[in-house]
Amino acid sequence: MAGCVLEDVTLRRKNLRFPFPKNMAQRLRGKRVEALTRRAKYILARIEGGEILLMHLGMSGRFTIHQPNGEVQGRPGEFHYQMPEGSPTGDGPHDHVIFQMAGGTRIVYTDHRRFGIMDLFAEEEAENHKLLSTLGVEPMGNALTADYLNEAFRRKHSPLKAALLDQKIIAGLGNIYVCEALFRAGLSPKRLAHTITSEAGPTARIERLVRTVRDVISEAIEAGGSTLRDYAQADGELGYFQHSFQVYDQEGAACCVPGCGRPIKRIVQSGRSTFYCTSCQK
DNA sequence: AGCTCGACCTGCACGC
DNA sequence: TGCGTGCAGGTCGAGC
Repeated sequence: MAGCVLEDVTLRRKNLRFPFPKNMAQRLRGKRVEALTRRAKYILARIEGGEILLMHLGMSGRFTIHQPNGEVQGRPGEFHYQMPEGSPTGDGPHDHVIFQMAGGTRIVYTDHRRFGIMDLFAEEEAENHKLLSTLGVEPMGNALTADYLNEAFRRKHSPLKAALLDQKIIAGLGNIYVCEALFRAGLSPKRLAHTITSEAGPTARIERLVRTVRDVISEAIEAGGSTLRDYAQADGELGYFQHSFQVYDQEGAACCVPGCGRPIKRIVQSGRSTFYCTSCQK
């Protein structure tokens, strides 16, 4: 997409999670995508003329790239749902947005649960944008420091699990990586966030948590992400960080810490599964 | 103000 | 076979 012209944009329904912005297709038609960037879990395309196209994949969204030579990228090896025979090019029941690029490349947004989001707004509105303005620091950025997290957690009376999933504090962590980071840090997901902070400055626990958050994210990126059911990278390659899960989706398996071996437990916190070792995480 | 939880939506795995 | 239940990578916004 980056550097290419959007020859045509087709919306095959009127909304995803939210209604598509007014005249979105017309506003994009004929415009060049000047750059593709990312903020938290949002993909941001800078459109010629000063608008930003914001895209979020939700739980099940994906882009598939159909090259003019017939090559297809972005379809994982196995599907979470049954693809209709012979309709992988944008007319499937969950193919919602089609970006026809000049030069013949077709990029299809597919999302069977429709938790995804697309929005289009003027560049100047970005900093006040509802979905962007409240986001916290990037987990891999310089702004995530032990000092920052200590301050952010000091008034946090929610469990660590919820605090790390809170995109207003750290923007970009999801359920898998929070479980893994807490395990590596030896911290219970049920522990209240403020109990690992101190007024004087970052505690050893905070320092360690910042380290494990960064480690988990960088290792997961290195491994190409986590393929549970149907996730694939942009080129269609599967991720393989799922083979490195120490707790996520490991209910009942023996804790991998030497000398522990107790079964990994699954609990539900704020409606999401949490996996942890009751012995190693305090 | 801060926190928890329901809602959004589809498909699949499981048990009866 | 078919039905009911629970579960899934996210996050907004209602209600406490």
